[in-house]
Amino acid sequence: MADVARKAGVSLSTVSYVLTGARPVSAETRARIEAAMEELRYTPNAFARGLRGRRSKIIALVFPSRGRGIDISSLGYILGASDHAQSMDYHLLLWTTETQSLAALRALVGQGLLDGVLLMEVRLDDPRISVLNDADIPFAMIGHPGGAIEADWVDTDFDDCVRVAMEHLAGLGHRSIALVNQAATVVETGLGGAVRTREAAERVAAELGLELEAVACDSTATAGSALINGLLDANPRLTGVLAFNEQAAPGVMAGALARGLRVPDDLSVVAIAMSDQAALMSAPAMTAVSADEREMGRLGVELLIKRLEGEAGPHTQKLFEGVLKSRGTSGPARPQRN
Amino acid sequence: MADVARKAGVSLSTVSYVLTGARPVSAETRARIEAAMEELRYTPNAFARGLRGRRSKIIALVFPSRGRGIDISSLGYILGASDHAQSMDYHLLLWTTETQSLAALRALVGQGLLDGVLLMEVRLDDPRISVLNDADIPFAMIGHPGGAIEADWVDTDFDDCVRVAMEHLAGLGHRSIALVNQAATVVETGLGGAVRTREAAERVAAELGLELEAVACDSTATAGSALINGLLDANPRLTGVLAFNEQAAPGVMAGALARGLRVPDDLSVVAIAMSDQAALMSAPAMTAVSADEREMGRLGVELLIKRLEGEAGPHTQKLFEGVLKSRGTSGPARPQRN
DNA sequence: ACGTTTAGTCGAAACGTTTGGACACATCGT
DNA sequence: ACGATGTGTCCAAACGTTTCGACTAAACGT
Repeated sequence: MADVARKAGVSLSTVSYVLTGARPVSAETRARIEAAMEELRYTPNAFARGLRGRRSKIIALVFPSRGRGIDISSLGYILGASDHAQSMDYHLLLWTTETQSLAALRALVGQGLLDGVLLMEVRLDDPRISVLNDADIPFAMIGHPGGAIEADWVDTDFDDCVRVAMEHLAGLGHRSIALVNQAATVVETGLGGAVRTREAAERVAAELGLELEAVACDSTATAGSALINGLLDANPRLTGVLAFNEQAAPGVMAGALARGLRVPDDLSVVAIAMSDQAALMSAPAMTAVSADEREMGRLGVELLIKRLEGEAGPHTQKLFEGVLKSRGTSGPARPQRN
Repeated sequence: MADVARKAGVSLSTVSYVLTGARPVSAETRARIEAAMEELRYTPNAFARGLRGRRSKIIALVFPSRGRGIDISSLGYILGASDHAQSMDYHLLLWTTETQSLAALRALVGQGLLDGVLLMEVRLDDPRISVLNDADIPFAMIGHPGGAIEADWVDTDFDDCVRVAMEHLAGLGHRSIALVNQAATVVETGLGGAVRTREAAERVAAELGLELEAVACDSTATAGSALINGLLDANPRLTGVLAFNEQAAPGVMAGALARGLRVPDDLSVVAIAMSDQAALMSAPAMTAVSADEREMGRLGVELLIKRLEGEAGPHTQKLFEGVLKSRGTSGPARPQRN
């Protein structure tokens, strides 16, 4: 920067002012400075900037997935968030340590590296929230905790998704349905989506007069396959599956197939919150009701950045409704033999 | 830090020395300082550190996917890289702008924010390499350019994958095979894997005396479906498909199904470099030959960090061989009617 | 007993920006 | 013609670390 100033024949501060726009600079001077920057290929040093300016233009995407992996559906959030951060000239740090390692999170935000944090995989009672509050760092969430909270968030409207999916199945004549939820450990730790899906399913099933069995299932195809076998053995009336488990759902289909059943003629499968990319990978393609993950990710960082740049206002909390894409895995219920 | 020093009754430098270990500190003093840090919940400021110390402990994962999305297989690299970076106490910045926006890349590295860069989606003639060389910033690659190069990289051994896959098909009696490659634009821009796969397929087909048709295909299920229809119309002898296109492969299967063909009885499909997670999502699960993406991502950052920390040595360049997982989409070739 | 090394500590100078206070000069309303 | 206001610029003080040189006291080799 000193070189630039010298070359343009101005002081350091003037160069800084054209960079930040904090004070007016005459058009002529500005041009000279910009030329000098161009010529010297000058790029401002991010650390000096962050140190003095108290703004880093870095946000962290906190996405606990260490070891475990990531659903393609969650990938949509990440991509939406990343793209938008990039277009807003922010850097996106990917932070994958587990929800329970609060000390690590505290250390991360304590470094002062981050302007803000975007939280994913939010639990109903999520301890990270108070860590962030204590650290006094702005944050937004994709997902939301139980109870009211003063914070920005976006989330899938699981109630809506479940309702749409179950009405779809009920409309096709299905009377007995299974909910294949996330893994038991996930449900037990109170992951928002998993808990809300279960509750909504029970509620809607009661309303619609459907028989419902809600079960957790590990996120593997073999678990899904084993599960559907057990379910069908125990309840021959079962004709519909509601799946909130991207990796188990194909297993459910495979398990049915292996039993000699056809999808959707003998068993219908409808997925919840499964991205198109994932739904299109099975054959036949999966009927699914989902929100636009990419847009949710985008809006998540938009809200966060708005907050960072001081356009305060009240907190935004937005539920995205589910839209049904009827593909090849749902059809009229097989008539009961009775 | 000043507070810590005051509380422990030492100077700033001494505190710094316990932090960095650059000079010895007596056990007693160290204990006092550490207690003070603990009590004050002190975390060193990342910017000041980066500014003075010339080490940021931040690396960028450059993964051009803006808008386009990410294959699940590529996700494996990212996760592997992220996990390992985290465990080595590095931060991982996700950078998704396109390969051709060199100015953006130059600006990114010019900021001095990064200790190093991990490059993905490497092209045979990749312009980013010289940008990084010019900027004199350490980097490693997942994938590798054509020709010899002084750099660390890991890559899938596409030659090996193709050979294993084609020998598998040939062994099952298939004589006429189609290669469903990545999208035409991707192949044309010279993405390493796509080009090497095509070349290897041609070479191995010749060796094995197989008939081969190599075609590009957009990364969507519908494109795959349309493609296989055209292919089968043009060549009724076709019984095997080699797919290097995660999203089109299920479309190929769906297209065959819609034509009344069965998989694998009438058409076998073998995927190249498709992650297990993706392969297990189709029904039946896809036969695939792939390398361990997660391990590749891990090794990528390991090599980079080694370089950063000055354990120089010669450059490491490692090809990961393909391992065949025979699942439900490959079987004996249907006998030709002639 | 006397230089020489070693361990342990301190003071102060960087690192490359942003920004508050000052100042010079031009413009304006009256 | 005069203070008030606004524009464009500069100087210097931060920001929170790391690290170099210097110093003291103890331990060491001869």
